Amino acid sequence: MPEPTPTPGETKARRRAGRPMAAVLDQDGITAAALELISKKGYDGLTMAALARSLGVAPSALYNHVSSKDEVLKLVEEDLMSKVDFGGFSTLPWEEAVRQWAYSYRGIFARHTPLISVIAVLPVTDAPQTLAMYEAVTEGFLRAGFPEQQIIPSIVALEAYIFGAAFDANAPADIFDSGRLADSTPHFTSAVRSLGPERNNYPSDLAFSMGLDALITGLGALRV
Amino acid sequence: MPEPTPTPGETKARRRAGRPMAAVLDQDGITAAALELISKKGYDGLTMAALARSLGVAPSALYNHVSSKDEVLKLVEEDLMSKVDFGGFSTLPWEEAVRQWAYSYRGIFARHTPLISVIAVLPVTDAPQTLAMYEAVTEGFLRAGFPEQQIIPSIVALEAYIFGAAFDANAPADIFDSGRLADSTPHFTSAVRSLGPERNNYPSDLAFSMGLDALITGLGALRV
DNA sequence: TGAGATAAATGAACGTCATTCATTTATTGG
DNA sequence: CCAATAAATGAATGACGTTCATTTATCTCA
Repeated sequence: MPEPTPTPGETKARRRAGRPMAAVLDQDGITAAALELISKKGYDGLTMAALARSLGVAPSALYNHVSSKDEVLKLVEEDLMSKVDFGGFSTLPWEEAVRQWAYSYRGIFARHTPLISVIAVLPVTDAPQTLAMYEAVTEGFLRAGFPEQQIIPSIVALEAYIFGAAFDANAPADIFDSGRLADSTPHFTSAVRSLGPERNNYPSDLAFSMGLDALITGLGALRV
Repeated sequence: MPEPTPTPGETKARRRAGRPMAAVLDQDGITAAALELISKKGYDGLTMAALARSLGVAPSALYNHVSSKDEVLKLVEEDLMSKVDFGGFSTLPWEEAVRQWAYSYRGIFARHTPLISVIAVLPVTDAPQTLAMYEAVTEGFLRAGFPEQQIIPSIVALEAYIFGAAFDANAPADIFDSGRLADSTPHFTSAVRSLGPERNNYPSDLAFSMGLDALITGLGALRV
């Protein structure tokens, strides 16, 4: 082992001679600032320039601690993962635990949909918070009696649903307004109207609950 | 009605005097060129400049037919929607029809995940292909015996799952490699390994099939 | 007590985008 | 043939992410 194989997401930390300038920045500070910026200005407002400004620093300074904007997004993602509530898997019946986890997961990422395209494809290697969540969820599935080979596919299926539902949660209330094409889509238009007397009845929450119940029932049947 | 309320996605078409220059461009041509560009260079390669070049035209010329790059994406989306196979809803049993539709839908958008964030939030108003799909699916649900109020939420839930699964389908095979953190996630790591002797066993297809079955069973139970 | 060595921060660049706009070009109806 | 119309052009703009040579601050070691 010539080198301790520096992690991709990790930035240098040598031990030799002569110490550097007092560090104003670090990854935690950058992550926190990014989260605050996102909550105030949204993902459009998250630019390297704005991030630097909020830290009182020049944009180029960020690149001493982060290799790209994409790495900032990964840091934010890991932070969010640590906020997902998977505690139920060690205390509640499996069905309840899944429900609690899924609602928490969706709730958090509904406000961070731009991260989903990153997460869904991001290796969990060296993503400790994400791994911790998977470990807890896996344990919960084992305890509930799932055969080992069914667990990962079940989690993947649930996550797919949760991510999709997170997008949904941001849809405008009138997303299903068929407008002047209503006449050519009578059944659909009627079904939309049946949800309530007025338009503006996008059933994001109801749909999430229904689909989640279906998944829990269907996947739960895989237990031995 | 002073003006026929020009559709947002629609670009001018007046009737007065004097006809314009011979049109080299139109929305259909732009859509086709965009699709070809995407298939060749991916979504990173889809720039207004590249699109214009592939049409033998200056970038600014596109803006006579399209109000923004976002509108190009909407045109592409509509085109893709027309390729989703919902034919089973008029010929097959409900379960089979849903399965066929879901596989087709996922297959198409797995190669167009950057569109998902757009679609999931895009009003269907004046999206004829999308509406046609919803109408056919709704009819299928009615024919299968679903109460009207359950139909839209069921479709929304299925779509959420399909979109999430489309992201999944692009995940690298080693996405679940826990690397050097494997020791701290024994159950998860073991569950991953149980999928096959080697790593590289991301169960995207298996997971999709399992979750879809669960949804079909669970939602199917809502029929009267 | 300096003299490197080290890393952090700076500011000025670059290249890539989407988009705008004044202008020119082509077409056609009156 | 003129006036009107819309399409296409090319130059310009303003974000944005990122790079790089340089400067600044700090610590270790001689």
